[in-house]
Amino acid sequence: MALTREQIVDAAMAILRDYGLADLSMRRLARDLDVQPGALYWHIKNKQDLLTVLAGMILEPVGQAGTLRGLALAIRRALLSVRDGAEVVALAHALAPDAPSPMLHLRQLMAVQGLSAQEVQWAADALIHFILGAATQEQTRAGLARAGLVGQLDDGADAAFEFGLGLFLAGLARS
Amino acid sequence: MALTREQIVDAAMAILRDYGLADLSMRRLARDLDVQPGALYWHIKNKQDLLTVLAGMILEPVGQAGTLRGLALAIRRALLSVRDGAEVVALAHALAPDAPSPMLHLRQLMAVQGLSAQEVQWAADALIHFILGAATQEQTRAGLARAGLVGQLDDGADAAFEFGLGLFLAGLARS
DNA sequence: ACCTGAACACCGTTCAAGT
DNA sequence: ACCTGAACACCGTTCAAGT
Repeated sequence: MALTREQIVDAAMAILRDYGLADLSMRRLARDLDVQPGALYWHIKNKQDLLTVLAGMILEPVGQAGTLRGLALAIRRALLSVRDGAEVVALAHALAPDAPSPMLHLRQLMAVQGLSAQEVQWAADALIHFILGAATQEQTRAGLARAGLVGQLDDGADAAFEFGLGLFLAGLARS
Repeated sequence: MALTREQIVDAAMAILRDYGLADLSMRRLARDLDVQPGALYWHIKNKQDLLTVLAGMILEPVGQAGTLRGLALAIRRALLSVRDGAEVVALAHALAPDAPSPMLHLRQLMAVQGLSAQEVQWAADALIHFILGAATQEQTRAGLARAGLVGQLDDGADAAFEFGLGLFLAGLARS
């Protein structure tokens, strides 16, 4: 029966989960779906587009949160739940910074203090850079550990994130 | 006369400056040097190694700084001075987080407050995530603007960085 | 010691032609 | 409408063989 866009997206997510971003090529994806590479382009515009969809799916379980701290932790959890999730979301965020809804939610929660719209934007961007950077670092190290290129995967990642987040929130509270 | 490691590194930096990371392939590099691709591997281990050397060169002009704020601004300036500089340094930093000397310098300046060594490490990491994330976003947007995929390159980038850095430093001061 | 030639195992994307 | 076959223009890396 006919190939669907949903099948493609699901197969892509499966490769990401099980083998990581390096193995997620259009040709590999076509092979897994028993289809020629060109067939994919009838259903999706290009690889970048596909990655944007995956980024949205990765962030889906984030949901609402009452506090900035809670939202930041939820975003991090979502990123870490899929192999190379942080990198995929970072790519999508670079191309369309406003598309992922949790980013907008972040700005809403930020607006409580007496900040201008401009400053809210800047503060949200700063927090996102921290979250994406921290999660990317964790997953990169996990990848290196898998490849045996680096020793122990530092177990204090949760504490490191809490601390950095605390610094940021303390700075916000002072303003 | 014989190809040297220095020639390779210089040619690679020239491609990076003039055309960006996407154009910096081993084959393109070999073409520019009038040499077969395989010849490069007599002088350098692999592409990752080459990028690490370039990252070091990009950060070279940073130098010493008396204040955390000054150092952060100097690092950002160095990253922005080479096309895709932030991405190259981020790649190198992911593989060897302690190698680039400004990162160590950052930890030194951080140690002023009453933080434990562990906390200094965490705070330095958080600041680096912010710096790399902010600079990467700027350069990604510049790339998209060059490709005509996005409109005006937001001119408030300096102010945005300044604001985010201020938040972070305020958080540090409170601790 | 240093490099060429040639290969291996890949990429993303397009598009005429088929059904 | 949807897919195949085949091509275009690339990748990073290795390695026998040459000089």
